[in-house]
Amino acid sequence: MINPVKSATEELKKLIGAALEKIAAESGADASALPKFTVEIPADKSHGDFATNAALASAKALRSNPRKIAEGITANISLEGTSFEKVEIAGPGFINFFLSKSWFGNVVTDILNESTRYGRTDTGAGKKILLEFVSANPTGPMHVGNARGGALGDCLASVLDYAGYNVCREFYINDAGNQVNKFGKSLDLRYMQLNDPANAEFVKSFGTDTEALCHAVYDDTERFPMPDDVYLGVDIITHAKNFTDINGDKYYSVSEEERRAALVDYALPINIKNLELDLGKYRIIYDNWFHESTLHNDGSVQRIIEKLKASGYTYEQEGALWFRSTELGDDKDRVLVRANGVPTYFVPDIAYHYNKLAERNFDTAIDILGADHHGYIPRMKAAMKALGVDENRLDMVIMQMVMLIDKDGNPIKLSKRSGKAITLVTLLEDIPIDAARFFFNLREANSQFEFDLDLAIEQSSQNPVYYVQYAHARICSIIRNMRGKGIFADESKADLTLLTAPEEIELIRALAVLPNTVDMAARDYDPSKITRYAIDLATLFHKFYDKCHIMGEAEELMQARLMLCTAVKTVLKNVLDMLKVNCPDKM
RNA sequence: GCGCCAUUAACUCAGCUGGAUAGAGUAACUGCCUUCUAAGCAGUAAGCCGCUGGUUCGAAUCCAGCAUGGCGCGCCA
Repeated sequence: MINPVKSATEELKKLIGAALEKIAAESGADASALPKFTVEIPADKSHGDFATNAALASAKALRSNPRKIAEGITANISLEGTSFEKVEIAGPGFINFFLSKSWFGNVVTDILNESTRYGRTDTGAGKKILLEFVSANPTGPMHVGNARGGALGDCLASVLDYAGYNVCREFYINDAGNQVNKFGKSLDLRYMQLNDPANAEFVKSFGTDTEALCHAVYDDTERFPMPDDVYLGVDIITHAKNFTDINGDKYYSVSEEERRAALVDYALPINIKNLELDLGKYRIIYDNWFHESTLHNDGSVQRIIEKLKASGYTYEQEGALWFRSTELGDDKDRVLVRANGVPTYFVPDIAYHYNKLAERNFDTAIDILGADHHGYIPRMKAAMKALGVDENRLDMVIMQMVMLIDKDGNPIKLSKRSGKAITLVTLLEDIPIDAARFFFNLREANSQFEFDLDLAIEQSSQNPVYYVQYAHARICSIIRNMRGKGIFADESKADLTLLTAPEEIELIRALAVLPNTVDMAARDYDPSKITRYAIDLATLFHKFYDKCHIMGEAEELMQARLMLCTAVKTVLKNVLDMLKVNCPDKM
């Protein structure tokens, strides 16, 4: 794995560390008492390619002033044979290092050699991560929040993969419990309405136009009243109608229990299939779809209750079984089994996480959660602790809500009752997939963002994603034009030391930083660092393009710039691949 | 009331986990297409980094308190 910045940083740390030890020894100070120092890339380019605060940080331990220490350090460092060609002391005692020309040239050749592998690191060391995201309820269509969660989760999985982790993308299907009961009840009510003899004429008047009928039923709350505790969406009516088309009214007179079961057995698999299809259109392919029902069927839920009881962290009160989570860092105790004997949702969830970490042995499990579920973190960690699983192996990424606003800045209500809820599907009909995936990863998960839906649709052509794609298309165009004139890449004729224009140096620096950026994005579970990297790189390329010509330059320079362009093209491609965003050759 | 998260340019956001003169993109204004894609580039203007203290060589960054906003605090999921 090639990481030019990391190699240079480590090289520098060794040089500085050795010099410091020498100074400490000479002055009789204790070398082990020296504090840690940092090596970083300064914001201001005039401060060199790398800077260290070693002299400032060690001032106390060495009982000397920083500038003097800095002089000592530089006097004890020989740059010969290193990646650096110049060192200087600046400000209160910073030491600035300047990379040699050959280092920049090597970055370009390294990238061309590494090709599609460039950007990958081995930081994760193959550790197994289970990343669960979206996990929308299969009782209805996905909404805008799922669009963000999907883009975030899928790109995070890619980032972790690039950082050397072994990632499994998983969708947890809540196909059991109260949600499903409510789903059955909703379907049942609609089925009964549609098959009520009193409504026969009305239903018949729509003929085969199911969609019109469903909307008419939806709007006619007088004729088709619905209680509060059921799903009201049109999709429920559509299921009931389609079920009726297949089975007629033969379930009209059977027991409610039998009818509900039949309706759920019919509609739930369809919904699950649709989730898979819709997410697939969004370029999200899961490695595994985990059914909650399996945890009930194979006894896991019951076993978890026994395990928790055995842990000693449970007690009974008012007929219910409680989890003493307060003692494990939660702010209150939680009910595990209700007085009526039915476990709360919490128990299968514990069983699920236990399954991930203790039974399937993932090193780490990551959940992407909506901010409204943040209170769930301490209780799940508490449960893992009680079960003897290291709670640090469970990580939660909190994703703030997406607030849709209209042109006037008024929030668009996502009420299901209004029937105007914006689904993931309709959103993706309006916004190109590339733009949506990129857009939703422009900001950190934990920043809530409002977005103007009208603007997102209207301005899709000025979305940053096009800016990045344009850079790639431009490079492809250059290469095409050169080929058209019979000019081909020939590395043996290139002289990379000619790449000295500020635009070229900046561009190479940005190329070099990709593996570090991947590591940081993985460390912070933050794919937005990658989208911003892509934008930064595109910016630097556009600047380079404006300033530096390729065709028409002397052979050695032309070939060197062509290599640089190819390296940029490679990196843009790798980065957009990571985000699963298209990378067009022409725009 | 308690907890979590936020607060940086007119707007949307970065700021590499404590470093040097706080940065981008939008929007506004001004330039640049007879040579590789103007979906581009260059420039101008715009800041009490929410407020007040503390920690130290050094704070947008760490700590405490306060203010404002969002979200949670069910034998719902």
